[in-house]
Amino acid sequence: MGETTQTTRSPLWATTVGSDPAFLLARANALSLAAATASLAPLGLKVRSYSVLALAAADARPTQRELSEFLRLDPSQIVSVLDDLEHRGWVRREPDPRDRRVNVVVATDAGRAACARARSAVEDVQRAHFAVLDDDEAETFTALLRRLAGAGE
Amino acid sequence: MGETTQTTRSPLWATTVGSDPAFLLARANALSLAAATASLAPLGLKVRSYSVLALAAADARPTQRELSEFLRLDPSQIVSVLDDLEHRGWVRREPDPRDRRVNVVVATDAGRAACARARSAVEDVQRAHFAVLDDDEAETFTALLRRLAGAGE
DNA sequence: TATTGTTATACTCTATAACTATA
DNA sequence: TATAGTTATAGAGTATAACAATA
Repeated sequence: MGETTQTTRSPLWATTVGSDPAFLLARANALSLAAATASLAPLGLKVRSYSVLALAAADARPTQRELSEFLRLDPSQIVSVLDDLEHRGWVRREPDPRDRRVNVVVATDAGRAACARARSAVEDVQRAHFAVLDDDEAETFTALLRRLAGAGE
Repeated sequence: MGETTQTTRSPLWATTVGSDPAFLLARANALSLAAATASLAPLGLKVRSYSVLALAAADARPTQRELSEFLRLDPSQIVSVLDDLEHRGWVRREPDPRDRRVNVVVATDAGRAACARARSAVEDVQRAHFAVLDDDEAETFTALLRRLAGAGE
C-alpha cells in the first residue's frame, strides 16, 4: 500500500527549475491558495474577501486605504470587496468623525460568526497542507517565511 | 542612519492575519514574483515564458503536455508562450517521430544565450530577496519549502 | 494642492469548450 | 474511443486614469 496514491512524477523536476526557490515558492503558494479557495467557496467567500473580513473582525478598525496597502490591492478593488461584504451584512463602513473622507471598516455580529466559520475551514486545510512538516519544522519554516515576507513593513 | 529606509509598518501586521502562514506565503511569493518579473522585462520575458525557455534549455526535451502539467498551465496557454518564443527564434517545436501528435520543445543556440542572460538577472534579484536569511537559514528554508511544494509529484 | 473613496475602462490572465490530426 | 495540440471565447483578475468630497 502507498503506491495507490502515487502521482505522475514529472521528469522535469530534475531540472534546475525544479529546485529554484522562486519556483518552489510559487508552487507552494499555488497549492495553499487553491486549498483555501476551495474551503471558502461553500461560504461564498474568496481569499480576498475573507482577508478583508478577518481584518475587520480582528477589531483593527482598518481604513480602506490601510486595507489597500496591507493587502496590496488597488483601492478600487477594496471598494468592490466591501460592497459585497456590506451587502451581505457582514461588514459596515463607518465614517471617521475626525476625517470625513475616510471610512473605517468594522465587522457586524453576523460577520464575526461568518469569519469564525471561515477561519475554521481554512485552518483545517492549511493544517493538512502543512502536515508534511512536523511541528518543529513548521515553526522554523514560518519564522523564516515571516522574515522573507517582510513582515512588519 | 537606517531610519531613512523605514517603511510604513501597518498596524494590521499585529492581527492574526499578519501571522497566518498562508498569508505570509502569498506575500513572500508576491515579492519574489514582482522582483523576477521586473528583472525579466528588459529581456522581453515574463516568468512564464522564462520558465518554459529554461526547461527547454535544460535539454529536458519536454512535450507541450509535460510543460502544461509541470507548470500547471492550460495546454492552450503553452501554445501562446511557445508561439512567442518560437517567433523570436529561441525555441523550436520538434515533432516526435514515434508519435506524430506530440511536439518536443528544444532551445536554439540563441535561446540558450537568452536563457543564460535571464537566469543571471533573476538570480541576482532572488539573491537580494533571500539576503534577509543567512546561508544556513536559506538552505533550511528551501529544503522545507521543497516538501511543502510537493516536489517530485 | 493633496488625499480618500469611487467609477469607468482597458488589459491581462484564466477557464472552458470545440476542433484537427493522429493514435 | 482517446490523446496532443490548436483555436476561439467568455469570465475573472489587474492596472490606470479621472472624478467628487474633504482636508
